[in-house]
Amino acid sequence: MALRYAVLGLLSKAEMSGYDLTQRFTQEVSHFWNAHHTQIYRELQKLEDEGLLHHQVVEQSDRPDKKIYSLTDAGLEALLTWLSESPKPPKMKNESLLRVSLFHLIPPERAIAFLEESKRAHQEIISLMNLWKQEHFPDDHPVPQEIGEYLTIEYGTRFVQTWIDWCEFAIGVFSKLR
Amino acid sequence: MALRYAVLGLLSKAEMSGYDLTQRFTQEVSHFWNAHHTQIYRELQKLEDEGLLHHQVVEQSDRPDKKIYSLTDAGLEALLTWLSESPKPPKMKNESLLRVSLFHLIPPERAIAFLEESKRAHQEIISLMNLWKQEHFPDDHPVPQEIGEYLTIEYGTRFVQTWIDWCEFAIGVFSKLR
DNA sequence: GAATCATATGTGAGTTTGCACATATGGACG
DNA sequence: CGTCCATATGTGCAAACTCACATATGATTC
Repeated sequence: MALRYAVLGLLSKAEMSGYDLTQRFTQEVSHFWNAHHTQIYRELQKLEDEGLLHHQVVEQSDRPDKKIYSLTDAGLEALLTWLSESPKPPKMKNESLLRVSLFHLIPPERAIAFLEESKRAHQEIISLMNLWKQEHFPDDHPVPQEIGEYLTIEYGTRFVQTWIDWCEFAIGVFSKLR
Repeated sequence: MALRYAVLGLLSKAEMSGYDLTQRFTQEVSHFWNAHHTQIYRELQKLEDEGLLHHQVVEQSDRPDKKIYSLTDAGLEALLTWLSESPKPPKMKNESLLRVSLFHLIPPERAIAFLEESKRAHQEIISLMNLWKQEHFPDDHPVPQEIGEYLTIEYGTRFVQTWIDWCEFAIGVFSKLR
């Protein structure tokens, strides 16, 4: 039920195509939401059927034509209504932690290797996030219209850094066991 | 596809009923996985059909009878195989951050109220987690068999604390705007 | 000239998940 | 005696999601 509001939310900032939305979901927005492109196209169809969106076809010469979607008044209203509701408690699904919870089943060396690899991967992610931050907020100071992006990317980096720090902690715990 | 391994994982530590599993999912395991009880009962059925589990009915006089599930050899093998595979990158779904990304649409007072409430709720959660920690690891030192639980609860508290700290940061940003 | 890539939009089929509802036992509480 | 609570296990249906596959355009690359 929340994907629709992620879509409406992105479209409230700028009208765009399903392809553009897919890019956003795999890039800027990926640290708090994700969706497969097939799901996005179906959701756009549904939202248009409900009158929350409409689209216009843009013909392109060098690329395939595209459909640019934008919010209707009803769409903006639905988004604002949802924003005023209280959020449900989040439902965690962390496959890495699920594996960690079973680390008593494998030798410490394997556990350490897993953690080292995870740490390395997240260090790469945080580098990319920091680059994005510097590009978009070079003065570390958002304009009011971009405050949401500023705060969510800030949370994103803190979240990843917490994981990296915890990996080091966990590696330390296993190292003492060996 | 990962719920099955969460179930097999819990059963690898101790045999138990679907009801017991449901309790675990809403308590100890809730900081990294969740599942509705209807989903658990269906998964148990499926895993048994595949020969990864079997059960025995335990008759009780003061309560309804129950089915105690335990791993078969094939079940343990499947779990170990999965543990040796590399994890897929996590797919984030954070409804609170989705709302935050749209905070330019609401007045700063409402944004601050949202963040204050979220912070308060997470402070309650972290209190409960710390109590649990003190009960299970009073010396802050796990036995090898419990290292997974020790590390995951440690991550859980760090994760929640990161959210609380970020809430304070975000409240500060909005306060300057007002 | 062929193969590949980025752009662009989808369908069909299956799996996973969530929600409402159903059923049953025995203890506790008023 | 009735109601509620914790225990215990499910079904039916709908929504959300994933994966494989399908199609088309024009630019780039070999």
